[in-house]
Amino acid sequence: MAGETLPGVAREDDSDSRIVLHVDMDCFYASCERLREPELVGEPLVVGMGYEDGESFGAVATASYEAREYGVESAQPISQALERLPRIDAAAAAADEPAGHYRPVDIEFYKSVAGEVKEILHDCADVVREVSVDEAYLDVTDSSSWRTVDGEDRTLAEGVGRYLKQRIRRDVGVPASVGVAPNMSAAKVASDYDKPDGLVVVPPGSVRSFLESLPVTEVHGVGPVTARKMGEMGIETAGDLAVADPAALEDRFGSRGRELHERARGNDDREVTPTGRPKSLSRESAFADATDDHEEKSQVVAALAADVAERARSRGAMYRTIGIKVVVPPYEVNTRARSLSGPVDDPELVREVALDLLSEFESDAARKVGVRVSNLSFADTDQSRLDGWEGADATRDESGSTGARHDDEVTDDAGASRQQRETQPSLGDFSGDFGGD
DNA sequence: TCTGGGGTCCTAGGACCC
DNA sequence: TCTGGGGTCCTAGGACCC
Repeated sequence: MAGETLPGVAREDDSDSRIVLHVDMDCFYASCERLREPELVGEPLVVGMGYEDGESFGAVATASYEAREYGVESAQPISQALERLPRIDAAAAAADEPAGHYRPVDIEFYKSVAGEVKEILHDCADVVREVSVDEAYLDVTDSSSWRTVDGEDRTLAEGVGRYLKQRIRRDVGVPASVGVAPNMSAAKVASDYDKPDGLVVVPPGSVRSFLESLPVTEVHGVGPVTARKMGEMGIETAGDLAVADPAALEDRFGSRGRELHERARGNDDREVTPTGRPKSLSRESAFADATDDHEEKSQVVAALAADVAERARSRGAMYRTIGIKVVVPPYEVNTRARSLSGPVDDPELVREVALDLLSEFESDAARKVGVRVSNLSFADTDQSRLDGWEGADATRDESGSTGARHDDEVTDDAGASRQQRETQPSLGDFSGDFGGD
């Protein structure tokens, strides 16, 4: 079905419809590894995060299609992947037993490859929204059309998708799947429909019939929990969802219910907006074995805090909220956060607040801990003025959460948006309210 | 599928304000 | 004091995505 425009009636009013492309790089990490190690082409290949050469810890980030044949799946522990697909070595090669290649994630390299892809995307569309390192939406409504090429069945929109794929393949050397549709949600499903190396075009008017027979889990936004609940309601396919009672859906799922219903009917009016600034930055790390050693937890949290703070600084981000995450066995996710009275860039404060928040879990076992900064503001662009936080400083401070009402100095920190280094609050400014002991 | 890491958005309750 | 209603901010958790 690759390269086909699905049957649909190209009508006059199609000119109203948007043209949205979803570009999805096929097992991108594996493709990147093959770029610099061409011998891996055609071989079962597993890229593991938290994995190191020769070890068995970590999890599967990407498995090549050849590796998936053996039951290796994304997010699987490497140890389990190794059971299904042993690591290739001389012995296995000699015995001609099935075996796979294992490589650790090298995200910096993948980002550099993704950068080349991005250039092509921006070259082909005015509006590009990068969703992740290997995925993006494009809106080409203004530069293309749902009209068919003279004398052929193909639409001009299909031509854009085809061109994009070819250029990525030719100039960067990695495969991509592309979906073309009148909205984001349908384009996403379309790109997924014929992986790898697919091109699926769903013209206006045929979205609903395209989705109809697909399992409801294919609808973007329906995860395992929602799918199970929908199953209880007798909803198994996108078609079922499309004809379900929207009031009942809203009852059960809130506003999301109505939205998913619309998507299943082929409607999704979300604009493709350009990639914006991040809303939060975080780092987390799992222990090989859950630990209740407070010292050990503290050390990891301190290291993560330093990391997050450094990343924030390198991206020009100041933060007003500092938080931690503690995952207690078997899998209980706890989060704690504390907001400051104004944005700061202060690694030491991140560390102190994170450790202070962690103290609540002093005696708990943890399998994973994390540190996050949020409520970000970016000082180095005119965006700050648009956001209005410069002028809003004074009022923000009045309602600041620290309650340090008699301490004139404390309310000073928000005004420091630009010369923040000098006037950051120290933990002492906040500890009075949050139990510094 | 007992689970890695980095994100987003939504909801709900409480505090606080007017 | 026992009493409105509306709004915003904060925190915590849940679901989802890649």
